[in-house]
Amino acid sequence: MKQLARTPKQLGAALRRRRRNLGLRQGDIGNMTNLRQATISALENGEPGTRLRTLTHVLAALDLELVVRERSSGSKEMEDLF
Amino acid sequence: MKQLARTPKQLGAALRRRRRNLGLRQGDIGNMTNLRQATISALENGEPGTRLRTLTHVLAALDLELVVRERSSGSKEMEDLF
DNA sequence: GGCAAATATACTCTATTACGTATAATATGC
DNA sequence: GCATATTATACGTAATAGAGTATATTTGCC
Repeated sequence: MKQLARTPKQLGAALRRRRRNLGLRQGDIGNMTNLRQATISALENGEPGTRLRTLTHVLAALDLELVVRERSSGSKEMEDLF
Repeated sequence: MKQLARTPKQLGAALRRRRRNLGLRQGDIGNMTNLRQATISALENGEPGTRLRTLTHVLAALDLELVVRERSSGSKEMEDLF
């Protein structure tokens, strides 16, 4: 499961998909991270003002990580398909 | 160039590396994104309060993108086993 | 060392997150 | 359709990012 994310909205959508795959509610993530359910909601809905601290805590709770890579899809990225 | 980023610090380090590879200064990124040089500095130094909006603008300026993946996703060493 | 370029830090101000708490709106199951 | 679970939104408050501007500090080169 690899999700491209160039915008807060895409990032939030990826987090929501992952959370649902794990069968968790926003409140569960809130408890795991000491964030409010409302804050998780905002993050998943792509609020661009969300802070990195919030994002990284939620990523950890969901057992996710980020990879930073170039946008240009060269031969290296193509290799990942095979 | 693919860089793992689980924390704001790792994220900032990846951005700094990329910027230097492109031969750009913090001020250049600031001009491209309408952010202050001081803001770029904070982001690269891993300030966890930085906002997603700031991050995504800088990613775009650097022609970078994020990939969200599971942490259990194989490291390079793991991939070698298959 | 000394100079110039680049980066980090400082100050005031405004805007906004995230908080606690609560409730409205929306899905989901029976 | 109804009850319930889940998510979105609201309100007041505290904390803080990022702006503008400016200066200190570090880095790199001679």
